[in-house]
Amino acid sequence: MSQETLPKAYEPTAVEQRWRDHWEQNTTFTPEITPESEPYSIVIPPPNVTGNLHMGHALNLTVQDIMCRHARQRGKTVLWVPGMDHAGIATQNVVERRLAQEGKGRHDLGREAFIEKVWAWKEEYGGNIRRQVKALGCSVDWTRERFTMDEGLSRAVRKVFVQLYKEGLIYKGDYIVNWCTRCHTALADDEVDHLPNKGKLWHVKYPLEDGSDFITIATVRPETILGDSAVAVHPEDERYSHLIGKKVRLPFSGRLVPIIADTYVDREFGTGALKITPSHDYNDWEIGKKHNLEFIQVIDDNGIMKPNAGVLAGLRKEEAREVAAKALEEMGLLVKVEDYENSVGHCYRCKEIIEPHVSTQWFVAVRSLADKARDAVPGQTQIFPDTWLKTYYNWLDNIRDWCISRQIWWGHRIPAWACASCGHLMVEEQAPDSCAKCGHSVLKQDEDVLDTWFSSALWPFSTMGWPDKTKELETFYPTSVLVTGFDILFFWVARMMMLGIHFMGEIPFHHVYIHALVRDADGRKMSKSLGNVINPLDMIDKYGTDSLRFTLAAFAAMGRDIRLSEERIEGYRHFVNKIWNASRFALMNLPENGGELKPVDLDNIEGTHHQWILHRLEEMKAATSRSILDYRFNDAAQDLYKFIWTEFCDWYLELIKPDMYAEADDKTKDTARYVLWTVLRETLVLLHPIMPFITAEVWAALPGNGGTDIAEEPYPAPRPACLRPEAAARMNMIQEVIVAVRTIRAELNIAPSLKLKTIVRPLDAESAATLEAHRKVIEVLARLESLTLDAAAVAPKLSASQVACGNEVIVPFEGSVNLDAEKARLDKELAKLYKEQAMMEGKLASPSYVEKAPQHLVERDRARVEELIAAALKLKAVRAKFEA
RNA sequence: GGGCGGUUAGCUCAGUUGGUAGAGCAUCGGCUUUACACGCCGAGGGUCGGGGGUUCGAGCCCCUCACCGCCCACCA
Repeated sequence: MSQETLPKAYEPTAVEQRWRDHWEQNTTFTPEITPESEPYSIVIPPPNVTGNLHMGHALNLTVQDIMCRHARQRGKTVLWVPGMDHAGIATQNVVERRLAQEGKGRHDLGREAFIEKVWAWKEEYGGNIRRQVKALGCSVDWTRERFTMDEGLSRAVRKVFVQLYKEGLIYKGDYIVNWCTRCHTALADDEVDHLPNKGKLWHVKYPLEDGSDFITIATVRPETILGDSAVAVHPEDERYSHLIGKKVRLPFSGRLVPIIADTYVDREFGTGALKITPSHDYNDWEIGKKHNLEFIQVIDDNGIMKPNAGVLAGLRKEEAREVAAKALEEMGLLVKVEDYENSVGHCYRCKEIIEPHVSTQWFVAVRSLADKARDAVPGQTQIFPDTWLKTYYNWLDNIRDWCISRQIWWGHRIPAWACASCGHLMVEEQAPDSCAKCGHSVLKQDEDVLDTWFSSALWPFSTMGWPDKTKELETFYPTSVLVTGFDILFFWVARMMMLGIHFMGEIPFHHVYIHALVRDADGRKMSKSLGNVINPLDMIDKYGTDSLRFTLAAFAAMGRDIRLSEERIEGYRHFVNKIWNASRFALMNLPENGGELKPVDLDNIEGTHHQWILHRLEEMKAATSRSILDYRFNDAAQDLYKFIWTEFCDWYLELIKPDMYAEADDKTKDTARYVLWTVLRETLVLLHPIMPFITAEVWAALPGNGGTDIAEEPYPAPRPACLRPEAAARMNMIQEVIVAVRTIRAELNIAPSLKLKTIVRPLDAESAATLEAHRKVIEVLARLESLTLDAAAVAPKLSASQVACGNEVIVPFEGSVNLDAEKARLDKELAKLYKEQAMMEGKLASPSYVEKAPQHLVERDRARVEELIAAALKLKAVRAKFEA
């Protein structure tokens, strides 16, 4: 490719698509496992088949891709497993909603037909997610794509279930669970969102059995009165102590229930008397168990009052509440009503209010698993940033048994069969032919399916072929790092730890990197209802994938949320374009197809500008890799930005332009070309993990790369001899001299087109030599007509001055320059010097500082004061001439 | 109630073992300097939320207060 074919502005769309196709067709990211392989592996947090990728995914995937691409550069054999999650309730809801539009429900279809519908839906929309992962440029191994419901993973799920059951770690039991009356299923504690709710607190009189008195309870749920089994008071509450043991008559039914004492009751709250409804409240359930109370359900699994609810029977629970309240008022039992705000659980999927509901469910006894998952951190698994450690511990310490059964259809069906004849329960990986106890052949499989997170918990090893002993497992388990947002630390990470340790005998990942949440520009969570969602695909269309990825990397500071706005992404598109144009410049100056590029000895190169940029390149090589390995993506991105734009483009490319002039000799040209080629080439490799596309495109266009793919290029080896801080110091001096002239020009309003005659009085012989050696470059970049280097040169009376690293830069005036402007400029400059000098001297005047501070710092400060004094003297001399 | 994070230039944010503050964007001034106006050159702008402490020295460490945000638990 030659420069003619590189357009002036970078156009990402076509370029990116070419590389996506290239990498996929060449299976570039399918690892080759050899005995020498040093493995690096990541399993993708599987996106839900229901969704579209949002910015959180884009960040998550970008981070993983940076890690994987960099690991390949370091010579690792990298496996990044892609895949998707069947997302039980979420997916079922989506499909049900679609059916509802046709006026049908899932029961109209029946279980099998419904599941077929869901599979069809998955085929249609799973492809959508896959396209988006591809759009982001993720270097996953598509030949190993997995789905939580595919055959292999389902086998792993059954095996795990059966083994845990046989170990006594899975059991079936009655429990009060979070019930969604809309989704018709139990939910785990962490699938419930607690949201503030404005309700009322009703104070209701319960008459004593003998009618002699009342006890007044406070409740937010009068509709459950018919399910009450007791009234509880605090044992030390003297207001009620005389009533303990007596019975009260419930409103509506007149049923008698006892007044019991329990320290759970808060004397300060309400009336200090609490009605106990064991079947419809989590705490009441505990109290009911403890006191052996009656368990009476008055609300069914649809949220409708049951026939035993008397006058309320058949009403929805919300209606029943109003009706009950009104009836109580009419009966004269209502003492008062207060407005009251509490928090109420909502289904995390459908937002319906959760109803505490007693039912038979399957549970995992997690205590022993949780302890091991706790102990493995941070010894075997490290969490980054470690601020999440406490949260992780806290959750595991307070964990309750995990309810894993869900009363839906889409998911892994529980591998348990009951004998139709004797009721014997069999938990097996495959359906048994007959009852193991009575031999009867009619068996009925449990209707429930497993919590989605059950299969997700196996993901790190199930995706690698477990329970078979595969070479993937042998090579790539444990995985290197898990990259995720903190929102699923518990749902997912902790459970992978528990089951990974239990079944593999080893932690599932060495590192957990928890990245930020992506928010909108105002710090709000992105959500459809707020309408503030920035769609990654839209951004990719408008600004290119590299811009988006670089933006996410640049803002991915550890432990902090990202406030994303479109302007940022647009801003970094400028950077992509800058790289593009710098590359165009390079290609214009490099030979077309490699043949004529003459290697030079970089370790012994001449020319401060070359030495300097090679020195900086060495520093960047060390820093970039370090930053990526430490999950400091913002540092990596920002260092590269500054290096490429400010140092490479603004300075180095300008510095070598004179070397490329027609009149320059061949050696000068060859040297500049070779260094230019080297720096650009290696910088592209450093940048590649963050910006895979443009780096691949430019790499392919550069001479000498002979059809290689940058995605397979190793990280550039260090060149220790090129680390030359003294060259960097010399370069800094040259830059300061150039900037001094530019500043004088700008502040005195001298036209850029006017070439200046400039005198520099060098600080010493060494400085003089350095400046002399780079005379040409100074003349070009400072736009000079002539440069006089002479310590003894006499400054014309009318001239502007600036001190640059001790060198006095003198620009003689033309008549038109405003004297006052230069006086003001000098005064400003002097003030700056005096201020710093005063500060330094103050510091040095303190005996304790001179005694206690490290010597090198004291020396440095003393030297600095000398410099400041010398510089101020020079400027003062110039200033004095204006007054004469 | 328990825990965590934040408060630094107009805005959004960096600041890696304590050495006297940086970037991008925005602002102002200048520029057809043959890679790039998605550009170049230059400039202005901060008592690092308040108070106290440790230290020769604090944006950074300790205490405290204020405000903002998040997580967990509870909520009759």
